[in-house]
Amino acid sequence: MTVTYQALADELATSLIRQDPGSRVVSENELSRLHAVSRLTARAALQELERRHLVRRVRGSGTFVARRVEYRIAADMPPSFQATVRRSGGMPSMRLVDSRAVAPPPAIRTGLKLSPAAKTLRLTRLGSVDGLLASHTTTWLPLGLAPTLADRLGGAASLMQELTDLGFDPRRRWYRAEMDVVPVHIAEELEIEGRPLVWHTTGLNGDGPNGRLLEMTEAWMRPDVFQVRLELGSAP
Amino acid sequence: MTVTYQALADELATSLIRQDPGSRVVSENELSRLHAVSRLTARAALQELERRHLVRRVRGSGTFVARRVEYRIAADMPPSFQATVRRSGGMPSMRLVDSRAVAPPPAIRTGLKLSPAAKTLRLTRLGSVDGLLASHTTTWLPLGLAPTLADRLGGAASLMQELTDLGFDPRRRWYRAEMDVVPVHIAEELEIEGRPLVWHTTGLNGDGPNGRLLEMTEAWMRPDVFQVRLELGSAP
DNA sequence: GAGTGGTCTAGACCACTAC
DNA sequence: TAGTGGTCTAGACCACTCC
Repeated sequence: MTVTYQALADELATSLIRQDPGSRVVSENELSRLHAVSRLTARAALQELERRHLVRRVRGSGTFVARRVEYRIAADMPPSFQATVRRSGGMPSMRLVDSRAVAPPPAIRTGLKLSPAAKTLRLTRLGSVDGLLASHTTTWLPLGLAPTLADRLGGAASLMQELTDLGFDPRRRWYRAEMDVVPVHIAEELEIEGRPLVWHTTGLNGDGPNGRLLEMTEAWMRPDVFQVRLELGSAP
Repeated sequence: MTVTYQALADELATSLIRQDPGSRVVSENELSRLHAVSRLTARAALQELERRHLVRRVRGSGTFVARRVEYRIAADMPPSFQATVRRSGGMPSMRLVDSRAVAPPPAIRTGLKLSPAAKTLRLTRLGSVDGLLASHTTTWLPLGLAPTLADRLGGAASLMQELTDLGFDPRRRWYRAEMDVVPVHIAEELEIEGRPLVWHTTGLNGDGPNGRLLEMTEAWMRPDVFQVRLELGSAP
């Protein structure tokens, strides 16, 4: 039987499940030597594993077992990134990249039901899971909703936690998830090469089930980190 | 400036949007001649477009502009494949591949709340959009629920339409969507090469909001056909 | 400096499709 | 039979990371 790159990939895939997330995977050169195939064939096998989101490849560094976290989105789940990741056994962290008052894009203005002249506080944050870059989120909040919020988020604090501490009760009003080609500037910040498909979500949260609208968030999430699972209705 | 395969792909991508779905795209050989690059580089560009689901490649035949259909899944949408596709401007069709009485797998038995000894009618169907293979669905119904159903579905009839004609009012109770590596036997039936990620959905439908459970369906959907968009809550 | 993954070349054979 | 995409080889240079 001929050893194709698919067979190589399947063989590696079964051995990977016994390795710890983040641990090193055999390199292209090693693999080509071990199985007496060309480097391109060995490379094709590792790329196949990357397409299945089983490994993460870093130029100049190596190939590593992917750390995957189930990101379950359902009506009964809290609208918090950190809580959702922690529930799946991952260690989340957030870094505030930018914070400024801006005129919101039309879709955001409509979603938050703001007047045409209203401005918003826009927060840009990068999320990590177990120290690995994982998500890029942009949040718009009505300006004046929480003047002290930007200061409070300087550390690694959770936006949902801060809103709760301020006396709000954030709840999901609307949520959408799809897979889209990642925009160039997002790809750079998430250290993604090329233009692959990435999870793209948009959410609107309000104060309690019927109170005022609190914030709207757009997120791009690396699919080699998040196994997104969206559920409607109640589990059987 | 060096012409990389990414630049080639971007250039092709912008010209593709002016072409009709299903129309032929430049071949690997033509592309390599036109831009004076090796065939492997031209090939990499076309593979990049395939990863973005902009084209569909068929061995021995050629590369074609993908026919993409938005498949919106939301609480207010009817649980019907054909209705959902038609709403997005696609022409759906269904072919019954297999129909038989079987003991259901545990997850299905639990979902439909059946007794351990209960049997089900299992329908396997292949769905197409504009004549192109698009989905593989397996449906389990309590045996005896609708004795004439299998006969009625011999043609291209809609399961939801038939259930409605039989006096039922099918409604979504629960629905889950995620992306998974396609199993080998599904890949063969959907004419998918390799083991890429494919939409994987499971749904449970009942008679009206509170009536008896009607059916449970597992589906695998080609992502180069369906732009799946999942929504929770009501649109802003 | 050694090793890594990313890109590219110029060939080759294959299975398959369409005519 | 000609053309297509799928696989594979044996090289090469590059940018990058790690030590």
